[in-house]
Amino acid sequence: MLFSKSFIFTLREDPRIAECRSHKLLLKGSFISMVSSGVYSYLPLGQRVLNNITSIIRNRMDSNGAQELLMSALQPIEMWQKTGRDQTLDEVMFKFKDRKDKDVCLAPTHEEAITEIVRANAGSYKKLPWILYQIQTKFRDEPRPRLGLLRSCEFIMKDAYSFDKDQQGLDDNYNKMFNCYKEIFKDLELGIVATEADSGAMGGDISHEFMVPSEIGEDILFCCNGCLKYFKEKGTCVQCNANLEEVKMIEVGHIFKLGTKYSVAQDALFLDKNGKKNPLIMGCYGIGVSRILATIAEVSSDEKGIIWPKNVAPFDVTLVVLNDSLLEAAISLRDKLKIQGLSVLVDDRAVTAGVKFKDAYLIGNPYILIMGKTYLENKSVDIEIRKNNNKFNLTENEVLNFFKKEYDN
RNA sequence: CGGGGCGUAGCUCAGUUUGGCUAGAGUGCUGCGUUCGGGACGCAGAAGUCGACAGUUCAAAUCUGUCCGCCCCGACCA
Repeated sequence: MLFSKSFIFTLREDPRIAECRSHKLLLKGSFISMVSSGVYSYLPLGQRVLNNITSIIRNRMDSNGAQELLMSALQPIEMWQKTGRDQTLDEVMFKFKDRKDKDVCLAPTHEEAITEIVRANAGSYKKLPWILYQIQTKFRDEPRPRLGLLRSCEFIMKDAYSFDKDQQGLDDNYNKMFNCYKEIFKDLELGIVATEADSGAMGGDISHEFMVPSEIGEDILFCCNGCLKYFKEKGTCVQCNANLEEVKMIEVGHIFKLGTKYSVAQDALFLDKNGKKNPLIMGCYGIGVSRILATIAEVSSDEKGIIWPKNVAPFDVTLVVLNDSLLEAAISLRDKLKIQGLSVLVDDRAVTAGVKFKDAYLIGNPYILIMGKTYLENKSVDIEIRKNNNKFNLTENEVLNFFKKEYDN
């Protein structure tokens, strides 16, 4: 991608409407644009990051045997009456009437919808278990949307739902998803804390939350000064008796053992070995995809801009071209990197060097290559690593070898 | 929904207290020229429903009222 032709419009100053770091940086770097409070569009840079996040999630979910589907956002309210959640979730639902005067809503979550689908297709225990998942937009009429993408009215979520014939099956799937989440957050390079949590309006007995420590988090955990374990309640550490310190956390994932709440309410039954009807035993497993985008920008950034992890960055490399006569050489290097599977943003704009460096830091691709003086002198390229500011001077071949090693696995 | 703050050019803001020339600056954008390894400079140019509506006045960005929108704190948060 040539920067001069791209739909990237960075701002020089912090947008006034943004208070927290992620919101500021995402707007400033033109990753997102605001439509209204709690509603955002994703611009090309933001969409590239989202695509990377969702592909990490897809890979891990698929390799754990989950099957992706897509459900409707528009739903008849009757679907919600069976479980009574038309009442309990009334305040956050966007509800309206269609032209036939029928009550409908924009789905704030999809347990009812998935249960309806499975009800219509469940038959024999022989096909079980299933883990079905969706990556799509959900709608909640938040009383106070805030912090940009961290609490918005329209947001992207990955939700998975497991269906089992017995408790043992649920326990196995729950553990499988728990481990799957650890893999996902490792791929995303997000340091997470997993804790047992309340199930809230979801129902069911056991649940775990996946949280990222951050000053702007809306949840609170207590961290032990001694063994660094996290606890839900304040008390002295049961492990080492040391003091606990309050830490704010951003919730990025939540998994639940739902049991039969939905399957009983909606008649989602299967036939067991003896030909007897039983309610399916369910679990559900959510990850806030757009919230993760913001969380990474929040916790992996500095005064200069965002520092995207390798797997998530909009491009692998920003190639800063500091002399018009080098554009051809830059394109040729870009093509060689492309063959190695790397994506490159070539900054070919007719602006001064300082502007290009500032934007490279702001946009936050993990590697910055600089072609200028040294290339004219001896065909060497400077490379700067965004996350630790390390700088080297390399020949073109060394650059290619460097990236071969960096992206080996 | 309670408390606080804000709304003037794409973006960041001045001007509002004390009403008064054709509504300003910086930045961004367009053109020309000089610069060219860390947000350079000169000249020329385009860009505004001063959030909206109503009122007071000879005169309103400025005063009054109502409404709308945005941000923060609280309540709420699968």
